[in-house]
Amino acid sequence: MRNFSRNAVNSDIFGRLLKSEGLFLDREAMRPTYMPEILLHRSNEINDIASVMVPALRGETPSNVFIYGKTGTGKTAVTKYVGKKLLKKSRETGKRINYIYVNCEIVDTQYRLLQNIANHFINEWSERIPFTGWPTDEVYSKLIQMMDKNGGVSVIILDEVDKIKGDEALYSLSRINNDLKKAKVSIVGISNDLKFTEFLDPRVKSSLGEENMIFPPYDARELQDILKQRVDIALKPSSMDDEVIPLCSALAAQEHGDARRALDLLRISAELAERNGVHKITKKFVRLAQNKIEIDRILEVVRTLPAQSKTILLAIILQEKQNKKAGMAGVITTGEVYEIYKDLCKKTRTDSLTQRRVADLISELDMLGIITARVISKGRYGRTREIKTSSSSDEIINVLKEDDVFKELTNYKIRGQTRLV
DNA sequence: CTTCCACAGGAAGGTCTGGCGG
DNA sequence: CCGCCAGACCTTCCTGTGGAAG
Repeated sequence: MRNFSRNAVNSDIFGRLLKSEGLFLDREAMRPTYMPEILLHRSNEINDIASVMVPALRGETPSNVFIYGKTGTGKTAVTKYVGKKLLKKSRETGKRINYIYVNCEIVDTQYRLLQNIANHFINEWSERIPFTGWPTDEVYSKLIQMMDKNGGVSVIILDEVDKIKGDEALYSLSRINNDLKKAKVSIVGISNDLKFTEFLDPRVKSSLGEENMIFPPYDARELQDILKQRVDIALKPSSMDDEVIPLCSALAAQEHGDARRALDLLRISAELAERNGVHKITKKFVRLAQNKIEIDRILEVVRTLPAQSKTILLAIILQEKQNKKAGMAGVITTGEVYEIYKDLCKKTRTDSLTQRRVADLISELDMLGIITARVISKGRYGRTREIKTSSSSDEIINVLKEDDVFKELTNYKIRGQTRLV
């Protein structure tokens, strides 16, 4: 906690903040969307993709490519990077190349995908395709028309291609070269799901997967280099301890070599340090940042939980609080949770589930990392699960309160019976 | 050693929704 | 538009079990 001098606060709030605000030079450089001048430790991948794409510069159709790799392994960054270079070269050589990037998580239906691609070929005399209303095959033939008029080679990047609903969309795209007279299309599919193609129509699979690439995760050392590169741009010099970057890298490497995670850790550490008015990021802030990321994740999961699971979670937290107040160890059993859960259901006038089902939902909460539930035996007193919340129960309660149903229940007192142990 | 608690967790079947082919 | 089917979600019924107590 900072000690504000009251006078200073009252006089010139923003002036002070501006002056004292200290760690960042360029905040953007720490965001995952930032594109550095040089992509470190991905030169093999860059070369591979570039050599697949090179026919485009001769006016020929490059092979279709599928790129796999876990989150934060640079798939998007590398394809965008290569795309940029490709466009630059095409301008120099006068070849007509279109580079079209589509994020299929946002554009996830056949219609919207075709529409999105078509709108890249808009010019003054062609009409825009509306968001909705046309038959899908009309959008398709319009797209063919526009592409042929434009000519040249189009490279279409389908990021998060596994998010597309139905395989109709991919099927029509994979055959688009058969319908085109002048223009040529090459498709790059990006996915972090290695098993994605297993569920694809075999025809689509063979046509889109002419080339396959796998992006390996970064190791801790590579992550360090990447972080250093960004820190030089993003932060003021000597604004952190030497141990900070290795720590962030090691933590992210433990996950799965996720560069985005490493950057997030570092950025949030810096933000936390800044908010505390400290001029140097230390290991302490990295730990805090890791904690914050984890809690944010949990709260987000809780927010999207179905009502029954929320009720169960509330029952767990209430019982735990009660136990703590009574000075007992924070050990809760399935049976206790179920009793309170039934009571809560009565209060909210919702139907309660059976204990069998509740037990399953409890282990689901465990798998989500919101609680820990481990099977123990209390000998004579049976076998049950020992249930604990994951430390941030106050914040979870606040999230649960966002639901009107739970608002009055969070003060609910467990019925009088104090069992003696 | 046996008993026996308080569940764990498997199996099978019911109900409901939503997509899909005819 | 309708019937069908898969899959999510639950229930019912069941057998299995670690270890303190006796």
